[in-house]
Amino acid sequence: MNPSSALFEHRPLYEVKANLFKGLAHPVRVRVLEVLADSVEVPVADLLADTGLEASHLSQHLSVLRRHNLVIADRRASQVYYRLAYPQVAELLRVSRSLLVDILETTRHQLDLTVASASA
Amino acid sequence: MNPSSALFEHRPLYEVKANLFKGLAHPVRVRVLEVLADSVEVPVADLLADTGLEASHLSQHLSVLRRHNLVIADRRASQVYYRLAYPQVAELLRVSRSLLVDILETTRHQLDLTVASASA
DNA sequence: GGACGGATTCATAAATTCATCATATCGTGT
DNA sequence: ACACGATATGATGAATTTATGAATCCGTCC
Repeated sequence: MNPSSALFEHRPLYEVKANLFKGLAHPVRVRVLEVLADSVEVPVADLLADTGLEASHLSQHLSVLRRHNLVIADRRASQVYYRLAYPQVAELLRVSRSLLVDILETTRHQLDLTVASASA
Repeated sequence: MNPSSALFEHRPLYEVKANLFKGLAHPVRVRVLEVLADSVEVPVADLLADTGLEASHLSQHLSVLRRHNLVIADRRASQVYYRLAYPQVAELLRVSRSLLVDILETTRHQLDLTVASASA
């Protein structure tokens, strides 16, 4: 079965989107994507060194990222190089960081208010 | 326990990000967010009608969205109104759609190539 | 204050995802 | 062709998430 059929055929957009977010919903995978977003391409060996993961564990997450069409693997000279498949992947990471910053700021303010009224 | 502590304290960014994506990683939640992105605020009754879900089921997903600080609930006159907590939430939806469009286009082209070479 | 509609929480079984270990593949050098 | 380093796949139990139904909470109206 072609991956595109699983991803798109006869499925409402919100299901496909949710599926995309599932692909992003793991610390290891986000970490890998962040590393990839910082350079043109990265060999698996470097990812292994960066993350300190067991090879098969990392490999499984890379497989998930490939299945979701988020990264592209390139085999050259006994090593495999990964890169982001689309610039939007990096953009998702950027927007999510911006959102998290705002959330953190808001919850901090709320904490301040709580503390202030408690001590008043 | 304050929600912000669970989300942010002493956790590397990629874990927090992954957690955010987890909050988005369900069709019902994406659907709800898409509806919310289209109007200023929406009462739960409307969400129920739109999605056709069982009340408790929808409520649980709304609870997840609240816990992730993605939406804000507002109780007024026996009804509860929801709205997006930050514009970045809508932006995440937009970027993800753009990404999916590109993925679909690419995989379509690949299909074309496959078919062409098979029949050549 | 009691009943009612609207929404949430709780409890639990089913489904999914994750981590770990063993095994398999793919390319390169000998 | 064989052995080796690099990466991927398969299988399994553990942990997490989801769907469903029962019970509860919160305002409003009588």
